[in-house]
Amino acid sequence: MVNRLLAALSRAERGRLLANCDPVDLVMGTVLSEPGDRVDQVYFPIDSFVSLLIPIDGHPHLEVGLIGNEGMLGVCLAQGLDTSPLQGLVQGAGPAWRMSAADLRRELGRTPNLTRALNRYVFVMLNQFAMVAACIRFHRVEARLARWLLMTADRAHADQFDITHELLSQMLGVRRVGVTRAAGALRERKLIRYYRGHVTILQRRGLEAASCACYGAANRLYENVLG
Amino acid sequence: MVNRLLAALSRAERGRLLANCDPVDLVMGTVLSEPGDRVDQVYFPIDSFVSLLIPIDGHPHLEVGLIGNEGMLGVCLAQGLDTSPLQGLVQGAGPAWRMSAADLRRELGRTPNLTRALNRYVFVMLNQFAMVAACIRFHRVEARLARWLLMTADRAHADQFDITHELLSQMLGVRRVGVTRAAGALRERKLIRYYRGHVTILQRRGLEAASCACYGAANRLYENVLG
DNA sequence: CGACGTCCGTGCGTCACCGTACATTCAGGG
DNA sequence: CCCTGAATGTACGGTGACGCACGGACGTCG
Repeated sequence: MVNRLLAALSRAERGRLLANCDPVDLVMGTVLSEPGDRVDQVYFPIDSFVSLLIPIDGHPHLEVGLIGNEGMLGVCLAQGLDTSPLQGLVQGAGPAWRMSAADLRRELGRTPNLTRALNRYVFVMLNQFAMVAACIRFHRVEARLARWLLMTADRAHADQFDITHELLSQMLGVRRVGVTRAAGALRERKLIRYYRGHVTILQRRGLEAASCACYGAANRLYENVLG
Repeated sequence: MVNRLLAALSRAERGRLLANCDPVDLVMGTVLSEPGDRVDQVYFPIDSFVSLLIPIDGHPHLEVGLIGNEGMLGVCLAQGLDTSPLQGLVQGAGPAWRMSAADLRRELGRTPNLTRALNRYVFVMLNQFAMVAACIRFHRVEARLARWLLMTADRAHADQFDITHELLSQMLGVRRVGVTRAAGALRERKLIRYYRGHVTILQRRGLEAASCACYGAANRLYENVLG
């Protein structure tokens, strides 16, 4: 499995880009970009994934996006900006390609297909963000939790992964206790299992039914625009 | 006052673009783009402004963005897509420039500065959306209402404009009664006045104090990136 | 001038989630 | 083997917003 943004390029283009990339292993919990800091590196996740968090008042950060092998961390560079108000936090450990900001800028100049792919990806993020806003507003914690677990499993390419209630509560913008309640309800229904920071999805279908329509909507958006 | 995206271009570039534009008067309540429909026209508001709404379940649409003379409706075209899942609704009547999708695509090809400006504008929207998500989640109705009134007044270039509680409730994603309560509180404090669909801002400073920090944050973002 | 529709105000019971506090269970290290 | 800290579970009062219903004020139009 490779990064799908890169996979969309021609063999020659991809080769040239990868020649400028370093293979890195992202470590869970690492902060790859801090709000307001210069973006010096971009990352193309392969089997890893990264949360986009927005700081808000005193609250721990709220997740507004998730970047897996369908995307890239650092799109602001493609838009001509070298800082972003969002934080990039490694949620799933694993391999990724890393490229310097300078290299990316140079390659953007001579690889129209890369620009095109990133533009389409930004479109997806834009609409994803809008959807997340509505989802956060109208959907119950349990449904949002189910969606988060599904989207994360998709990006981890596995039906189990590491995440604590505490971290989940920050992602979803609710209390830790709220996550415990919701997760307990999903476990009661035999949809998931978890134990001390490790979650396993038992019934994908059931979990999809328990999640809000945003999960399907997001997937359709990805397929239509990037597929 | 002219559209600021166009104002950022050189005189020659702007002239060429405007030659392809029609001056139109946007009428309050008009739906300029429906989710999923082809985007045939883009709009550069001058004294008008347009709400970006996202449909969500059965609920009336929720506002995720506001486009005034600092932006353009139809950015998806600049990203290579010809449809968008968002609805564009005229919130403030007034003049705007209209351009056909085909013309825009052609001009994008030969006006790098336009592409640059739109890319930066998309960056602003992206972060605006993220902020809105957090704002909707964490801030009280009264503060969000104050922010909405301020941002709208800015885009209307006036301290009064037409809006009913009913419409506001849809923008903010709350009950009509919730708006009545919040607006009543602001009126009690002599910050605003309203009567049958017409709102007047009495004390700008006080309203800013009553609004959430998102108002200031949004303005700073605009200034830093587009200013 | 009467009828109707729009717009705004109020009241009431309900509910999801909040803030806080405390208990329990388990893993790993000294 | 105990101690500590992380992870999870439970309890309780508080609250902001919800859904619904109703009432009143005002403008418009026949």
